[in-house]
Parts: sequence; structure tokens; C-alpha cells
Amino acid sequence: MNLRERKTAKKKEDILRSASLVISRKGFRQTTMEDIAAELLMTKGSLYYYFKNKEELLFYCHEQILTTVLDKLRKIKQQDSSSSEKMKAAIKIHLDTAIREREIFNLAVKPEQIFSSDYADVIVQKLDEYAELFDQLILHGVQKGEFSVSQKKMARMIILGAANWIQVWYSPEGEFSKEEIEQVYADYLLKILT
Amino acid sequence: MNLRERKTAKKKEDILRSASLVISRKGFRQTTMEDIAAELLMTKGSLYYYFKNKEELLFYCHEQILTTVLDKLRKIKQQDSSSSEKMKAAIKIHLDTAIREREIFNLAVKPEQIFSSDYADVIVQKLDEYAELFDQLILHGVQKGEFSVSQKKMARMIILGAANWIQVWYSPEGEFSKEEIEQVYADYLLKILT
Amino acid sequence: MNLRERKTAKKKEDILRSASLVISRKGFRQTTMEDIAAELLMTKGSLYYYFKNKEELLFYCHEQILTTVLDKLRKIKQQDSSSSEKMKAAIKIHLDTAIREREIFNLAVKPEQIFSSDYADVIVQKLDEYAELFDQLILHGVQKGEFSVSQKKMARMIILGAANWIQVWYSPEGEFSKEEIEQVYADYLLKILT
Amino acid sequence: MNLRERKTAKKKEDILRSASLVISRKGFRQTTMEDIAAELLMTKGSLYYYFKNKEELLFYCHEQILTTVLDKLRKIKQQDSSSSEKMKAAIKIHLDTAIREREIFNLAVKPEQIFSSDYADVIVQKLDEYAELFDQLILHGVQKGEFSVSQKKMARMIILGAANWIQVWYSPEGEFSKEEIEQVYADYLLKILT
DNA sequence: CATGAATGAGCGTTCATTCAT
DNA sequence: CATGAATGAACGCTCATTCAT
Repeated sequence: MNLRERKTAKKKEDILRSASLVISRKGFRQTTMEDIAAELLMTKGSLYYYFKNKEELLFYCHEQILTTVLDKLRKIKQQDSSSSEKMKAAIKIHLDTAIREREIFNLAVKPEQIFSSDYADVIVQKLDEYAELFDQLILHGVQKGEFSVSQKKMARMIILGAANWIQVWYSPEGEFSKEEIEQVYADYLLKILT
Repeated sequence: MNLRERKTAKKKEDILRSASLVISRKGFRQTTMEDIAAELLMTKGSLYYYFKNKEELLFYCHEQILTTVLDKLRKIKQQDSSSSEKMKAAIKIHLDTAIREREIFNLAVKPEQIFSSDYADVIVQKLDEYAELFDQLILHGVQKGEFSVSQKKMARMIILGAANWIQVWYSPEGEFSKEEIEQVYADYLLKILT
Repeated sequence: MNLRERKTAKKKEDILRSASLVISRKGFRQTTMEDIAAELLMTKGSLYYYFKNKEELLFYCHEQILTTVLDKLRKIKQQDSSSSEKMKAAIKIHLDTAIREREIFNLAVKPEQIFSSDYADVIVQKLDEYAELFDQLILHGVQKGEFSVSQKKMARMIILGAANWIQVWYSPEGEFSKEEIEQVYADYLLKILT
Repeated sequence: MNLRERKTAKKKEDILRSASLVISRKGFRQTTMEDIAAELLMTKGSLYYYFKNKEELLFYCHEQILTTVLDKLRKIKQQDSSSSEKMKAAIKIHLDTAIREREIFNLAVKPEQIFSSDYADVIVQKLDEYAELFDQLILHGVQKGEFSVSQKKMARMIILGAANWIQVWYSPEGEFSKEEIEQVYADYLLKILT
């Protein structure tokens, strides 16, 4: 990748970052291309030099975040530690992403409602892998006797649902620090599995 | 309330019911006044006789649902049963509402993002009361020695968050019946409090 | 058809007439919805009350003109007169339409380039019928010994092509009257068939 | 003209050739500067070094084609052959150009609709000369007794109109070869003049 | 000279809202 | 009361054009 290409790649990332920011503030439907451009001190026409339409831009916002969080999750799975420790780590990662990426992470919830099928397929596949990784963590814990839970899928949905909700009320200025919250959530949610 | 007023009130309720339905199907932003009117075999102009604009219509949709669910919750609180039983009942009520009213219930999440401040204030107040009722259930359980939880607010957020998430994956045609799900969720979430 | 519907139908026709006018002046691609609306002293948004998009509006412009001219042509075919007389009458009809409907009539030429397939199919079918009627006139003339022409299809293309071209140079203020032109064209083009 | 100038001139011709090609494929209004640049493996910015805007580029496309075809026509006029032979040759040249340059040739039809007046004037002048050459061919034929036609201008319009129309239906894969078509057209159109 | 990048005006379309009848 | 009709602001998107490098 030469200088030019690096510059373009960098700009694309800038746009994605700004877009994620604005979308988290205003919500996806309310965010216009003009809003995103304004955040970057560009005109909306310029955005189309980098992304072919609003949908594509949004897609890459998701893709980037999901790819990053998936990577982190895969590493946790390969760690050499107890299932409880791994699950706690996974929950913390999830909380961290949910807090930092708010809206974007949340939207991934029903991709078919937002994306045309080509994009939705990719998102769905990543979400499936994400869920699968959690399911494996639970399964291994059960097999090793650490966890005891009969409805594994529902347990996973409860854990992820609870964690996603953090976006609704977390605020940096709140009563608890991010780290405290992550600790308490991890501890409490672990109770479901035991 | 004379006949005319009763007729108008009845019509308003019809509109709210239909609006809730359509919004749950298509999502709030995607639902046009025309969609709502079509469901009622009216024309969109007529809606403006009953509600002064789309925001007001949406507000009353929320208000109605929140009022209903609050009523149910208050009754549970006054029941003569154990805290565990009350909490399980509350969770089931919440799940039931989340499933039946999907979108509407979900929107209540961030009222400031959707409503201008006058409306938002009312919604926020009801949501606060809703949270307060849950907190009281937890507190009483702790006082009676049934529950054991130090971070009461976070426990409540976890429970409600997990329950809200049900919308994302519940389907009438799914593997589990609504009643099974409610039972499992109630059981699992109770673990957090003990 | 009650009063309301008649009013709407009338308005639709008004719009089609105005649209045809503006398109003939400026050409299809250069004509904006705003142009058409302005001609009618409306705003462009209102057009969408009557037609679902620009393509549909244009389609009906064509459909109307083609239907009218086809009707006239069918009647000529059934006349009780010589093939020469019929052909002359047909040419005059064609010239008359080409002059009065200029651009619209011209655009019908390559429907696939302008319309999406559903609309294009209808136009193509009408154009085919139009061509077929001319071909029958030629064929009957040959069978009756009035005409003598081996390449019937090319003869038809030559006749229609020449007639279409009238749009390019005809002007009401020109040297010749419309009737004179029609007479001369009909006479000269008949020579091709004999 | 030094080397640099020759290079530039060559490049300009390349651009005109490619532009004509793309425009014939996609139509003038649908052809973007980007399309033209892509065909030449350039970027659209570069086109502006050679032509000051899209209109100028289009103008030279026309100018080039019209100049070429005018040259051919002048040579035919000076040939030492009968008026019929000359006219047939002229018709074939016209058909050949109409087929090869489709869109461009067609656009010349109403220059005022496409070009600002300075450019339009030049085009109109060339078109006038083109028509004049045809008129002279007809006139000489009449004077020599080969042709017999009272409305010379209309005869010319008929001939050119019919010939232009060839674009609408000619296809290299069609039933007849280009040469066959040219022969039939020339024969049939000559009938008008006799 | 050529290019990548940016711009801005304009277009088709949607939709909440208004209002005369 | 209800409706048909109209409005206008806003949005996503395109593209000819410009310009620093």
C-alpha cells in the first residue's frame, strides 16, 4: 500500500469514526449524510467519493466494530484459564464495546431491517459467529462442571441482552466507573450459569 | 363525558391501537402517517383531528402502554406473596409487554432522542416510576432475607435489560412457547438476586 | 365515475398535456419535475399525488398518444378504399401526430433505453402493432397489384423514418402549410411503393 | 506545429474518438465525463486540460464528424457520373455515417437544444452546407432531365429523414447486411426523385 | 501534464402538515 | 368530521467542474 492508498484508507477510517459518533448521538435514521459530512468539515458530496451510498457507509461502520470485537473474543477463547474467567472477560469486552460504540453495536441487532440482503448477510454471519463463541464458552464450562445451565441459548441471550442494555444508562459522569460496572455485571451474570 | 366525547375518546383509542400495531411491524421512523391511516381505513388528514401531530400520536402510544404496565406492576407489588414470586410475576409482565408491544416499548428507552422535552418529561417520569417499583421489589426481598444483592440498581438494570432483549429473538413460530420463555427467564434472572 | 374521480382524471390529463408540452420544448432528459409542475402552477411535490414517479408520468404521456394514433390507424385499415388512399391517409395521420407530439412521439423509438422493462414492454407492444398495421397496408396493396415492392419491411421503415423527420424542420410559420406538407409527403412516399 | 502541439492534437483526437464511441453506446445525456475518461484509462480531471468543458468536447465530436462527411459529399459532387449515381453514393455515405456515429449524428438534429449559441451556429452552418449539397445534387439532376421533382426541399428532407431513421433499427446482427440495406435504401429513395 | 480529492448546484422523491370543501 | 389535494422542507444521490500537488 503506497502513500496515496494509505491516505485514502486513513480518510475512510476518519469518516467511519465520525459517522459512528454522529449516529450514536442522533440515531441512524435521524443522521443525514450532511450531518456526517459536517462533523468532518466536508460537504456531503465528498462522502460519495469514499462510499458509494449511505448504506455502504453504515455497513462498514458495523463491519469494523464487529470484526474488532470478534477478534478479541477469539483470543479470549484460546486463553488458558477457567471457563468462569473466560466468560467474565468476554462479558467485559462486550460491555466495553457496547459502551463505546452504542448505537452502531445496537443496530447490528436486526440487520435485515436496515441492510439490503447482501450487506445483511455479512453482518448476520458475524453476529452468528459472535453468538457461537459465547455458546462455546458456556458449553465448555458445562462440560468441565464449572457451569450448570440447561437452557444454554436462553442463558446466552439473557447475558448479551443485559450487557447491551448498559448503553441505555451508562454515562461517564455516573455514579460508578466503567471498570466497577464491568466487574459487577460480570459477577452477577455469572450467577446465571451456576 | 357526553356521547360525543365518548365517541371521540373511543376513536382515539382505536387510532392508538392501530398505530402501535403498525409501528411494531415497521418501526417508528419507517411508519408514515399514511400507514397508520390506511390500517384504520381513514385518510391521513383525519388523524390530525384527533392528534395534533405525529409526535403527539406517538406520545400517547407510549403513555398508554406504560400506564397499563405500571398498573399491572402496582398490583403485583400489593399481592400477598413472597418477594421471589412477586419478582417472577413482574418479570413475566415485562416480557409479555416487550413481546407484544415491541417497538413502542423499546422506544421508551431514550425518550429525549425522540420526543421534545415536554413529552419526554412525562415518559421519563413514568419510566422512573417503573424502575422504582422494581427497586422496591428488590429492596423488600433483601429486607426479608429472600434476596441477597449489594448493587441493587445494577441488578435491576441487568434484569430489565435482559428482558427487553427478548424482542430481538422472540418469534411466535420459535422453538419455545411464550410461556416457557417467561418461566425460564424468570428463573434464571432470579438467580442474580440470590 | 363520480365527480371526484372525473376531476382527478381531468387533472391527470392536464398534467400529461403540460408534461408533453414541456418535454417537446426541452427534451425528456432536460425536463425536470419542477419544470412540469411550474407549467401547471403547481409544486413538484404535488405531481407525486397523481403519478408515482417521473417514469410513470412519461409512460402515460406515451401510452396516451400511441393509443390515440393506433385507433386512428385501425379505422383507416377498415375503410372501404384503395390501398393507395389508405396508405396516404395513414401517412398523413402519422405526420400529424409527429408534428403535434414531437418529442414524445420520437422518444417512443427506443423504449428500452428510457423505460424499465414493465413499461417498455407495453410501449414496444404498441409500436409493434403500429408497425404491423403499416405492413398490412403494404401487403394488401401488393396483393391487389396496387403496390410493387420486394423489401416490404425496409419500405415501411423508409416511410415512417421520413415522416418522423418532419418534426425537425416543420414550423407553423414555415413556407408550407401543414396540409400542403402532408399532401406532398404522402404523394412522394407513395412512389416508393409503386 | 511543433512536437508538443502535435502530441496534444493527437490526444485530442483520441479523446474525441473515445467520446463519440461512448456517447453512441449510452446516449449523450447519460454519458458522464467519467465514462469518457474511463474509456481512455484517464481520470476525468485530465479531460479538462484538453477541452474546457463537456459542451466543448461534444461540440468537437460533432464538428469532426460533420467535417468528414461534408468532405466526402463534396467529392461525390465533383465526380464525373450521372446524377442518379451521385445521389445513390450520397445516400450510402449518409447511411454509413448514421450507422457508425449514431447518437452524435442524431444530436446534430437540433443543435440549439444542446449547444449554446456560439457552438450551435457553427453546427447549423455545417448542416446547412450539408443540405445545400444535397439540394444541388437534386437540382442538377432535374436540370439534366434525370430527376423530376417539383418540391425539391421536401424531397431532400424525405430522403435524409428516411436515412437517419436507419439508426433506430439497424443492427450488425440483423437480417440484412449493411451493404444490402444501403443498396435498397438508395434504390427506393431514388424513386422519389423520378 | 495528470491525478486525487473536493465542491456545490441540482434532481427525483418522501412525507408531515395544512386547509378548503 | 372527513377527505382530497396541495405544499415545502428535507434527504440521498449525481456529476460537471475546480484545483493543489
